[in-house]
Amino acid sequence: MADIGEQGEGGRALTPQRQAVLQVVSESAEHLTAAEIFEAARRVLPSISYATVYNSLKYLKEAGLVNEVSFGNGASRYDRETGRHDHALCSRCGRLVDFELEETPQLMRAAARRSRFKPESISLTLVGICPDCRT
Amino acid sequence: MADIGEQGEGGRALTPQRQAVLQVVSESAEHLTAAEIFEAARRVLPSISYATVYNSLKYLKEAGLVNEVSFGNGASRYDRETGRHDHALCSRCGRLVDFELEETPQLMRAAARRSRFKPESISLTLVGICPDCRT
DNA sequence: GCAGAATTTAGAATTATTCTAATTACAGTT
DNA sequence: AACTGTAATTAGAATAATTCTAAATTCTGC
Repeated sequence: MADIGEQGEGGRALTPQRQAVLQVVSESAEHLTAAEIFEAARRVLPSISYATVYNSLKYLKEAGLVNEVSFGNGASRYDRETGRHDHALCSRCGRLVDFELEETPQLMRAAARRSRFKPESISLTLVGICPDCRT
Repeated sequence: MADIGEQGEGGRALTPQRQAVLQVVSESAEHLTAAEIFEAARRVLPSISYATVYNSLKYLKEAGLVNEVSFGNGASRYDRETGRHDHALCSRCGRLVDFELEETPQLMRAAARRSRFKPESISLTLVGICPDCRT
């Protein structure tokens, strides 16, 4: 996994299309949708297709270079922040903010104990009103 | 909110259609999709339409009688369990299990402090391997 | 019984995502 | 430097989930 840069066993790793998608996600501080990424990527590489954006995102996600975030409504969003982190979602304006909670390792262990699952990851989203919306 | 049973100000509250949807969700221990609810509800009320299932679910959700759960993939699922609780999702078979974590109130406060959001709710999902899939 | 409001219905429309089949681009040979 | 097999890309169709629309229906309150 993650032999980005080397061309591994047969696969072409970081193709121009995948590079374009990665560049778009990496250069944005926002959490972009696939549609937004497609729009931006075609400015870099006009021939790129929608399917390739999805394929590239999937590839980059597996390589650990981008992160997918989604909550019930609408489309998935993609994020350059690949380390473990938590999200806060504003119920008024929809803004999505990253933050870090130190207690997540213990939390994951507690959740695994209660649910009897072998833990792999944990996701935590706070829904509330963001500082801006409180005026 | 929640003037179920009384017909409040103009609205018709618990119509037969809404009752059928509520019944379907209440009688299942599973987390059903809208499609599954539609199938089951039309056995009770053959004339019910897809749109009404969605409208009813929205209504019942606002009234606090059912709960919506969703994670990236596929369709939202609806749950009779309306109290706050957490979820564990099996990454192998897709099974979704409810569980309860006592530390969530403190967790919500900690997340609010870190993110500077006014907290409304918090959702926590453990992804891992369920007991059955570990064979 | 009638007016007005809310609800339901059926199907069209929209949105997000995946699939398909044909084409193109490599990488590793010779 | 042509050849072969694999992987990736493209365009557009297909699918899935959900929302919207317009007309018909059902209530509630007078």
